[in-house]
Amino acid sequence: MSKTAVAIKNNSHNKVEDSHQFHYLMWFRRDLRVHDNTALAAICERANEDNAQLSAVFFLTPEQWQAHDMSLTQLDHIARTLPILAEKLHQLNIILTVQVCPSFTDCIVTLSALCESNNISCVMANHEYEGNEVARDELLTKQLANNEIEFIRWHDQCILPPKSITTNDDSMYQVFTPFYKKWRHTLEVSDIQIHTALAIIDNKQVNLTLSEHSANTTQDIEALCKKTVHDYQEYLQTHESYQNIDTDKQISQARLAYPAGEAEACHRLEHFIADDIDNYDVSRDVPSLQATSQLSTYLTIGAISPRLCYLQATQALGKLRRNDGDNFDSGDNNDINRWISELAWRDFYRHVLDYKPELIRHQAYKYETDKKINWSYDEDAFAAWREGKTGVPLVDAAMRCLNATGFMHNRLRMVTAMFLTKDLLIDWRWGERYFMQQLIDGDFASNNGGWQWSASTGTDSAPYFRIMNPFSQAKSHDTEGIFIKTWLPELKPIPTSILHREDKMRKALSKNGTFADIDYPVPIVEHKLARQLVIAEFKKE
DNA sequence: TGTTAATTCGG
DNA sequence: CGAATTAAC
Repeated sequence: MSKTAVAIKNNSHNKVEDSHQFHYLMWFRRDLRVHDNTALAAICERANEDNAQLSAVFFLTPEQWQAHDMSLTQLDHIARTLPILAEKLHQLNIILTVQVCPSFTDCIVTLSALCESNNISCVMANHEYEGNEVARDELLTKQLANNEIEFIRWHDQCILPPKSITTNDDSMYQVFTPFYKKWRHTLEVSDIQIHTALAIIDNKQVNLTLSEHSANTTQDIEALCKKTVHDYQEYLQTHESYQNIDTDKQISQARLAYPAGEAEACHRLEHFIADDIDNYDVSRDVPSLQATSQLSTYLTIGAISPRLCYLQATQALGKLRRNDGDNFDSGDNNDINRWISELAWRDFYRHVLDYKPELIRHQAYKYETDKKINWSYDEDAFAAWREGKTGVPLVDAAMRCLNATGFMHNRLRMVTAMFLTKDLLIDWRWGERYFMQQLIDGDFASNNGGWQWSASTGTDSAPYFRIMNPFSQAKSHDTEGIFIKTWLPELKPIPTSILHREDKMRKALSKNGTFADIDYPVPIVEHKLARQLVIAEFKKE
């Protein structure tokens, strides 16, 4: 392999006396798994070929998390995953070192120092596509190259990497549907492989030089992670966005709902495809059914491979086709295809981010909307939305669910986002930020894409006049009011014939109304009027 | 992966 | 008052 040749050359340049034993480093970031981890499989293969040692490292970066509004539930999920990853790597004879490096600058310094003191000649990692991450990796590439250390990155986060799906004139698709067609076609004619990491045969398991803020046994990693989560929780409790949140409860809910580890994630995937995907096309829109795969939590931190998701889905599709003989129609299973298209949305928004890095600097994709739209910055209205006190049952139930559990159903993300941006006319960036602060599956590309879709400022976003009415959304997707009444038990006495009607709710909750005794606010905006205002705002000039 | 307004019909 | 239909935002 040509890369090996480079390593030998580089290394012999450095220290001839050590050249009999190379030392390589796998740097884990948002890819906390062993199975089908592109960079890990590659570096294991090369380490075995070169008879090299292989170490692994992960950095805990609290300052970076603060800057990126990482949620407590997601950090806790990462913290629960790391000891499991360490165990998995141990089975491959690889030691994982977890080290605190508050900022990305610290990561660069520490990684360079680690390479130097451990005589590491090659570092591998999987690509990250967000601005700061890209900048960090580019700086590091230069710095390591100065010391003749290789830094090789692999595309791993997407099923098909950014820039690989383009229009005929080689540009990025602006609309999802044609992107999706090309994406499906490309996948059908290409051979997607799962990368298996092989154990390092002759690894001496030399420990990396440790600082006092690092750990490399499962027990020590667990303790370090626990302390890090605790410190982050302390920091967040001083934060305005968390004033209304019981963080202890949120964490324990998230732990119950999302046990950590790649085995758990793979088990969920298999179970979902085998038993739960039937009727997905319809039931995925009903929040009370929990009919979605909920794999986003694992995909975001890389506890499961998106390619594995795609392959298992297409295998199920293939089985259906075979069992069905010559009936072509039912081979086109709507449920499985719909779920695959959700995987494609995930790729799409990552490709969009790679194409427009300015998104990371809070710019609207359609930047004319930044000039034109007079977004509101009404703190009180925003607080009502955040805390689930808008008087709009579906919106409030969804927000209280998010605050309590760190998760919100996808349709409800659209409903609450539309309500914030179209009914309250509040800047979508406020909502985007709050979602990142609370969601266990918070992910910059998907979250930004979703918010700009709702705000009608993004690629292929909802047209400005397509505005959801949260009462009719409740009627069609929470017909019996089950979800609403789960999170707003005070509304249990109200029949759905009133619950799903704004005018009737206003009347029933007002002074002399039928349900005047219920402690629940009257809607803070009148949807019909708000709709007219926001349409006028988009139409102006 | 939308909703409203205008209109008509029926209870 | 609600259901059904359809153009327009």
